[in-house]
Amino acid sequence: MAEIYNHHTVEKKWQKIWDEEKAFRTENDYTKPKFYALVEFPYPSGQGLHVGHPRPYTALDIVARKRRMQGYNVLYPMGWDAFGLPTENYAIKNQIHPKVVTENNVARFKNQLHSLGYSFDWDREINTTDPEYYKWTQWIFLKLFKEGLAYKKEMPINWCTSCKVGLANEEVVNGVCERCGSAVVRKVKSEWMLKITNYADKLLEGLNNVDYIERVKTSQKNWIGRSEGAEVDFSIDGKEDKLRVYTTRPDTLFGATYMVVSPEHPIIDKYKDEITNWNAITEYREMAAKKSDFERTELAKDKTGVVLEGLMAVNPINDTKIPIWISDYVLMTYGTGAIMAVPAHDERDWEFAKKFSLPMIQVVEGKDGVVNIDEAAFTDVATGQMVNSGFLTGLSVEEAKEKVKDFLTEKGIGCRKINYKLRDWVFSRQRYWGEPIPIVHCEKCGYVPLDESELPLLLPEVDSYMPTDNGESPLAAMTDWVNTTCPCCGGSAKRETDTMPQWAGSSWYFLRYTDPTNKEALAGKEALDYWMPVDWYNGGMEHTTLHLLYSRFWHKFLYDQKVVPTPEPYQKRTSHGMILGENGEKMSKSRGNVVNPDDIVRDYGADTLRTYEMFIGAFDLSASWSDDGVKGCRRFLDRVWKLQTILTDGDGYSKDMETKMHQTIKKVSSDFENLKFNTAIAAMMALINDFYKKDAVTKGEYKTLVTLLNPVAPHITEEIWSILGLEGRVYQQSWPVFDEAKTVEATVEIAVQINGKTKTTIAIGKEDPKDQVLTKAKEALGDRLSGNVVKEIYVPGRIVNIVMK
RNA sequence: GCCGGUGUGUCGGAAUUGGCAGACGAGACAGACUCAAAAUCUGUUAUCCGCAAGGGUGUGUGGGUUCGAGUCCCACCACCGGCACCA
Repeated sequence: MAEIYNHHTVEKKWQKIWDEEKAFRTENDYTKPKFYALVEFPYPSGQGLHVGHPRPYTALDIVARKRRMQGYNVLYPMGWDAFGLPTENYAIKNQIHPKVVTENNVARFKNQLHSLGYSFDWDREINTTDPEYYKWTQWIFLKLFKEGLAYKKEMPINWCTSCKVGLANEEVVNGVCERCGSAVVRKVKSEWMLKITNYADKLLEGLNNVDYIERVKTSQKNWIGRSEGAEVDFSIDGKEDKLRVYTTRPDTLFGATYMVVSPEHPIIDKYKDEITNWNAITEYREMAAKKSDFERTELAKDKTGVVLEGLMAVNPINDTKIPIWISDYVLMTYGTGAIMAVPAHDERDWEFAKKFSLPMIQVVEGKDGVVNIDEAAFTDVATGQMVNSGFLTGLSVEEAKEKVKDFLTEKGIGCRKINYKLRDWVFSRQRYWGEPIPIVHCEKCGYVPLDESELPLLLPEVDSYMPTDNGESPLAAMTDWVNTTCPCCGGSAKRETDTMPQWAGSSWYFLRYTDPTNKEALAGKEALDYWMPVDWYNGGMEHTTLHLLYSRFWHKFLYDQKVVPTPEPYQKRTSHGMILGENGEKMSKSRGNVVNPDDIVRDYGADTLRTYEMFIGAFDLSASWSDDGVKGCRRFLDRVWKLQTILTDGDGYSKDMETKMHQTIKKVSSDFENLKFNTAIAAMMALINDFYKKDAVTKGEYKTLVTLLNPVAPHITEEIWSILGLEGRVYQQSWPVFDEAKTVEATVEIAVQINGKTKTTIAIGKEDPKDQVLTKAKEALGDRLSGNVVKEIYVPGRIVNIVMK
């Protein structure tokens, strides 16, 4: 044994051996039980690996290694989500082709991941920018197009003034571009859209059949935002036109005292001549157009609005005339772009009515009848009772909702309606570094898809990938590429010059891993049947609405197309917490608190980094980095190494350690499965502390410890294994088993309490009957036991509690 | 404003899900080894009173349920994250 554990030589040595042995290559042996573990593939940024990356990767590496030892055929792959704006921006800034930037970044990332000893099957590595890969991204788009799920639409989009690209609403964070942080303005452009809304119900229902952590399910549900309500037509006094509104509270129809329409609502222009305060309207509309959706809908701001003078609406339920206002808190993109306002029972309407002194009519009261709508809107649906509401009066809110919906339908003035918050997916980007959209625009034939045989449609080599100021993609300047012939009529036509968003490649990558070199299909049927669904997918909370929903949508579409065998892509989804800087803040260059994993690997070793990141705290919570904590983990590994100095013969467990060994195997096994790595490692630390206390460890005990620790610290454990002269490799061993009966201590110490306060402890045998334990407990309490004993409680193996008056 | 999460020693965090609060790690202090330092080993380490035995107090705050509450219920406070005034 070497006196001191040298992580440099040992880690390099084993990484080389694993490569040569193809130790973690996944076999397509379809007779074995399978386990497909997936982590989100990284975007290979110029900064290299961040200490946040190894946290989820190590976690599932541990699970994957354990499952292999339990006899599963494990698929644990890795690849690169390499299209995207930062690469393109870097390329523009430094005058290097994005392809070259990507190659360099990937090489660096791969080196870094390799140095951490992950058991990825590198033979299955994929890259979304590889034409052999994006061929199938384009193929899926063509399928979506042919099924009518991809369409072009002129619409106001979020326009990033700096990136010069359209952004999906989902990509706008706090009113600025999610990627570059510049201001986002509204601009009308013709965009490719994907009809994810067609799958809203399926995406919602599918959540019932998967094992996602609760907060992920909740955010998916909230994002889809299904609500059951009604559409109601309000007529415009003296006109043919109706103003249609959507409401989830049709029961409050008698309380509607005014209407509000979005500043973009078509009704405004249509009745321009009737509106007597047109100047004020125009002014307000111009002001609203300047604001982003986020600013318009930010709650903290004051309500603003202008009444449409000269027009009145009529409440269809009681023929009352009510005014129509415009206000920017009503959006064209949700519902019908118009609402009925019930200030007595809606908080936003209440605020608006207070500000503009509009009337309120209370139509719901509390069970006890005491409600003051002068102070706040009354919105309690559960206990509310209808009042002042004609034929609805006296009903509960729920009853009234149903009754009024039937009434509206019967009279032809409205209908039941289910609405979703979810909006269609804006799929165009005016960028170079993305998958070309395989569509040709022909004057005669319209938008024509390329034939499948023409895929992949290669991204052309360009001299300049600079964005254009007019909002066109850099591809538009490539006239040789743009000008083509129509696949339909053979006439001259132009290629689509927008590219796909980064989400495209990551929406189906887990399918490609099952069969990454297939030339005939995105993956072979046999491979998909065997490997899908992903058994366990771990990723960041930041991807729980966008990436997770998009990829589920594509998968459900492919399922309907009979391309994939399962309705859901992921059986289980877990999430990890962020790793923060030593000061508790998010790591960033500007804060100067970034830790580079390379430095930790160099100074302490990959095993130490892996152990530390698993020991740092609860996996699903964020945790602050601590250099001292890293040292502590290295110290632990050194102590595991130095057990060699107190090694004794004996393949089994020594008598006094038997219970502890079985307990530790049990704890580590279940903790690994429940992502409780911190307590698993703590249990192993406690175990070796015991070895040192008695200054001895048997070969059998050491063997078990090394096997349990191997998934966390694979290098040092392989080295110890080979020094001990044991056969094979640790990674080839069976996972240690425990005997439940042997995890129970022969004697346990239990607490003795008086009135719930612990006074002393006693040692009892595990089989001791209650009477005997109680007698012993009372003896131990001695003269503290005075007064009347009211009750005696014994929780086996835990406590005795004597209740006294 | 709404939604979600989190509040436990000096610090990171445990607590078998209602049963001995503070496992494990870090730091600090003391000791051993050393000419010395580092490393390593061995102790001590929530807090107050007490020489001690022992006793009191303690899981963001205030109430409650219970023989017993970090854990359950009600009301609040602080911090972090998300957001689309969603009708």
